[in-house]
Amino acid sequence: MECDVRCGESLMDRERRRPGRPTGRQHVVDRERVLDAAERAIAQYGAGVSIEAIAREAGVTKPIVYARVGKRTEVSDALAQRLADRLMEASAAAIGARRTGRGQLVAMIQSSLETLAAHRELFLFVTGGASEEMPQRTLFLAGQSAKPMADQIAAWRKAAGLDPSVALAWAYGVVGLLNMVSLWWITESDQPAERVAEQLADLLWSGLAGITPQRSAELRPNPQT
Amino acid sequence: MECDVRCGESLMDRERRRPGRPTGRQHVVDRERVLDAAERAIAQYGAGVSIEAIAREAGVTKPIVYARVGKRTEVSDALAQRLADRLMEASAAAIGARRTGRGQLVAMIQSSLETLAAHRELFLFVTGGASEEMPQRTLFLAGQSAKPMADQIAAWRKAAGLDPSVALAWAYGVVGLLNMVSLWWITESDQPAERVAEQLADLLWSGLAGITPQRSAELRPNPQT
DNA sequence: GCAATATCTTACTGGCGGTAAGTACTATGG
DNA sequence: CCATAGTACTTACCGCCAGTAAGATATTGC
Repeated sequence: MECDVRCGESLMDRERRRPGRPTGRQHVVDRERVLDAAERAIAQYGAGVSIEAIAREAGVTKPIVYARVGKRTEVSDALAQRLADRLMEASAAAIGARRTGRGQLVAMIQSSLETLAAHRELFLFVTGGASEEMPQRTLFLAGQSAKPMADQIAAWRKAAGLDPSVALAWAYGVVGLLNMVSLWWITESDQPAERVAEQLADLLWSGLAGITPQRSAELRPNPQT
Repeated sequence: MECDVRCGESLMDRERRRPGRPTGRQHVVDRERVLDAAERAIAQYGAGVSIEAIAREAGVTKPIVYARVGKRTEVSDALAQRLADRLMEASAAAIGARRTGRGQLVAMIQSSLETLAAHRELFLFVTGGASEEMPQRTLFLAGQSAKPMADQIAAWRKAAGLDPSVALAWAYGVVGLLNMVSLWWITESDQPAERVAEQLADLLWSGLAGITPQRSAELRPNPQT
């Protein structure tokens, strides 16, 4: 039958297609596999990938992508979730042994930079998505990282006897700062991540007032790109 | 002649169309008018406006938009330039009399928030633009504000006897922070701009270390949105 | 074996960005 | 005064892609 041929083509060789009345079985290509494929396709073709390319990469056709995940923005949201998780995970691991607040901050920033650089196109796909509903989407995405961070900040502030109501604004601010600096660093800076992380930590930890000793001064100054 | 009718339709009533060999005259609808129309169309239809809608608003047809300004990204860039100018202007005006560094910072932040809120959809159009080449575009746009700011920061730091090489990273960070917080504030916060500006100034001026007296503590704490 | 049902694909629609070719009009040269 | 050259603008089109509807195919229950 010709299906043998077509199945081989479209589903690659990962276990013959299994249509027909279900026995409670999972889909041949489930949501996670589609998202995996989406990541690969994005890495390969850039942030402007077509849905069809994603489907091809998954070894299925477009409607399957819509059935498993949804429209483009929903693909983007799902991948944003993955990316946020990876950022959290990487940060947690990097912070690890660090003791001082500032040391933790540097570790967090540096791991964020490196994680985003490692998933450059994914980062661009997720942040550069689609028009029109961008406000909701960007905020939702940023909130993914910002809300946990706000809790953390509020806790610290409370423990220090300071007003915790600044937490949310600060958290969104830090997320935005990291976003933009990551974009800049990935695209046109060639300084090592550690150095940029130190610089940002100077800003975030000690502030613009700049009355505290500058740790970045310990590093050899470099011309900017 | 039927042209009388068509001219009236397409060019509205702003001075009959003037085709034919030019006598050095300007275009009937010049670049600035197209950009004005683009702003109006964006304000009306949101960040997802079609080029055709912009053309209609200008009283011309699509190719004219392409002839005067260029493709969608170029429209976006031109409007970004306008917005950046307005931000600068508003900041300069707001800073005005302020004396202290921190006071200037608060004024700058607050005026940015208010300016962006006043041009909400334009802000979203400019930042939410198009896919694929987003990196270059976002950075170009951010750089518009970040580079002058970097010069300022470098000057301040040098004057204070501190390492100025942090300037670029800091500037992009501050721009990103303002971007994100503006988006958040415009979309889902109902706190007054002044309060948010104070909070951010706390972060940027004194840093996360939080060992300096907190001015925001002087304001009555509110539940976050 | 036959019907019911889940699964995947082919094939299509609508809309938009961008462009090429055509039309209407004015000034200048003979 | 007429033809020609040259410009301003429009109509009409192409290609592309997101999203969907209808059709084909295989598997299970009875």
